[in-house]
Amino acid sequence: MIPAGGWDTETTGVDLFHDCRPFMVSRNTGADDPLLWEWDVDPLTRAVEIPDGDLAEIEENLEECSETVFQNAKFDIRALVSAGLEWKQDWFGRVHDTLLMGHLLASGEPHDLTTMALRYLRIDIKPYEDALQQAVTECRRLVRNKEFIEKYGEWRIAKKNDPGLPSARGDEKLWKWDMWLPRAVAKATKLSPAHTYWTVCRDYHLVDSGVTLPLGQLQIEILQDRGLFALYQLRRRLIEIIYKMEKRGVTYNRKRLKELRAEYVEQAAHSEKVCLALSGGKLASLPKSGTSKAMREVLFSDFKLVPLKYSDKTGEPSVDKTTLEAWMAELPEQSKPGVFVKNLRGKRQRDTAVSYMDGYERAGLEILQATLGDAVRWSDIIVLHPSLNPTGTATLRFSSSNPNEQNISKQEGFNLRYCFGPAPGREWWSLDYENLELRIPAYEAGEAAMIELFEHPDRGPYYGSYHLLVFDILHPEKFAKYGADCKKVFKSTWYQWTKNGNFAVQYGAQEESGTADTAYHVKGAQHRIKERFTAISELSKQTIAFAARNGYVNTMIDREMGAYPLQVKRDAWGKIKPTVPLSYHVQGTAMWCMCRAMVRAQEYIASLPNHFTVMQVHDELVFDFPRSKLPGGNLPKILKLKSLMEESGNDIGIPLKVDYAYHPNNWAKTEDVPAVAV
DNA sequence: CGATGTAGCACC
DNA sequence: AAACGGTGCTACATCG
Repeated sequence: MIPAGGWDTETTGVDLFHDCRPFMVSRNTGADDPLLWEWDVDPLTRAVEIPDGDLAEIEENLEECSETVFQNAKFDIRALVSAGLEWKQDWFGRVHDTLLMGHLLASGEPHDLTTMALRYLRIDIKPYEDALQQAVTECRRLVRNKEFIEKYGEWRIAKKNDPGLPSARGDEKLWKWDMWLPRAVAKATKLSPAHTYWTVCRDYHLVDSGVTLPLGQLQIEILQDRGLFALYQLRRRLIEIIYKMEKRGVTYNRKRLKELRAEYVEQAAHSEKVCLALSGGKLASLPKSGTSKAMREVLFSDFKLVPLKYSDKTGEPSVDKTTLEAWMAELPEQSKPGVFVKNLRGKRQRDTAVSYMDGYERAGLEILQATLGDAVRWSDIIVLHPSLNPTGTATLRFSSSNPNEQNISKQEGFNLRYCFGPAPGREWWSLDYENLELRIPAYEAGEAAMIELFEHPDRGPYYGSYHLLVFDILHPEKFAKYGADCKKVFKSTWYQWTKNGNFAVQYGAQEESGTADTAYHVKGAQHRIKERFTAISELSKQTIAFAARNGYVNTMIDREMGAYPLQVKRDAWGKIKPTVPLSYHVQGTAMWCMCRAMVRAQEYIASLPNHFTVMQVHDELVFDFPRSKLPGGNLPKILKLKSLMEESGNDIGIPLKVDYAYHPNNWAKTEDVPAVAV
């Protein structure tokens, strides 16, 4: 028998870089009784008390396993390390992950252990979870009792605004953070040994870890049967990569953030004042988000603005950014409604930026000397450890949370990337695929005009710009007059609208719906564009037909590993939405390329001390390197990474191009690489 | 008071 | 019937 282990941990929450720690660990061999380590949690501090020798014992057991199976390995490894365990580099190669396998086998279905155990093993572990939830909820109520507090003190159960638990939000299912509680209650109140509070968490935990191993073994077999194992082997490598990205984290400058925050707060307050004055006393304040009744009254009754769309759910007229921007384009700038709308839009943007910054401050940690191997502690350099989930979407995109690193604003005037950047002694480089999701269907379908564009970015009149090409189709007179300057001349009008429409089309807008035409501000625009790009239209048709027959689409075939199947969601009538198949196919293929790139990049930078990948924003990777002695001196490494990323194109037979940017100062600012470096 | 849903905004 | 793909976070409204 292979010495294998199904492993699982329970923790006091997800913030393992902050105050959360594991309090229960188990190894299941499939044959003997499971090994369990269960530790007391101090109810006043949430600190976990680990007896001497336990970690060493766990390490021995991990060492003994030639293969390990986890559900979301990255999390459990981080939990163990946060407790003080020394995770050995070569253990990564032994790790299997039922979460990754679950996504590969059924991308569109839930991948939680309960669902998968039922589906693959016909084992229902839900009752154990329900029993635990009930016990924890009871205990959370109990320890908040006045009498209980008088007798046992104020217990630190999970709630929002606890600085050590920045990811604990009001809407979160916080009972999951207090699974240690029933046993702590049993202990403190000296319940009889037969009471379920002693064991309810352990029972739940043991069925969890009990199914992990057989589930993993079965999934491996199915992957092999379906010819998907090579894909899985590549995806497995992401575990170590993401683990290391998260560990290193993302640095920002607190001073810059605070300056920017103060500026936005002031501007938002000013905008609010302007709006209140224009409301003629009808508004006492502006809602911080959404639209109040009073505000709708002002906009639609007093200003007589025309609604452009209505909420699907409530039927109320929308006052969202598309609507505000459309109004702004129509209204005279000096008019009452014009000024109101502009200030409302500006206030909302600044409120959003401020709320993001508050989120960063809540999650941010001061860098300890050990983190950067430097003798200084910089109080202004803060590090975030956003979580990346490679199975977080129905395609192959990652999701990111706590905080989200993938939605950091880069808009003019709201560029929060200005706050982010390298710590002293470091420098950032970002590498992004050029037009990744346009290139894929263009080359796959053989769309000649687009291929020509991508092959010759130096040639006029479009200079590689797809938006300009479409602009010319829609506005030939303007383009004839201004050429590439249309980008500037019609920056916030026709050119911006062309971009908006292009994105709508790229993401699957159907001609019949008129969605793209609205975005383009040109009637019949999508039809005219379609007539020019018939090859992609044909590819879309084929992809829809395939999805209708099979219920999934494939990513483009990787020469070595095959294609990743992506289940296509269905509408309420069980039919394929026509907007989905090509979108998934392209998005999935793009992200398969990124996955390949991350693996190759990691293989390379692993040999370079203190070089890190720190962010992935779908088609962009950000690297954090030691600052070179000569400005730009790291360029050769970056060129190597660029070619490694472009190699993904060879895997699928499409030429890909990667651009790079040098950020010695901050993420918003790209600096020229001095010629001497080249 | 907590849970749930909605609107709105940020990213690609 | 609907027709723009994939996300996360905050504030607000509503309901039990």
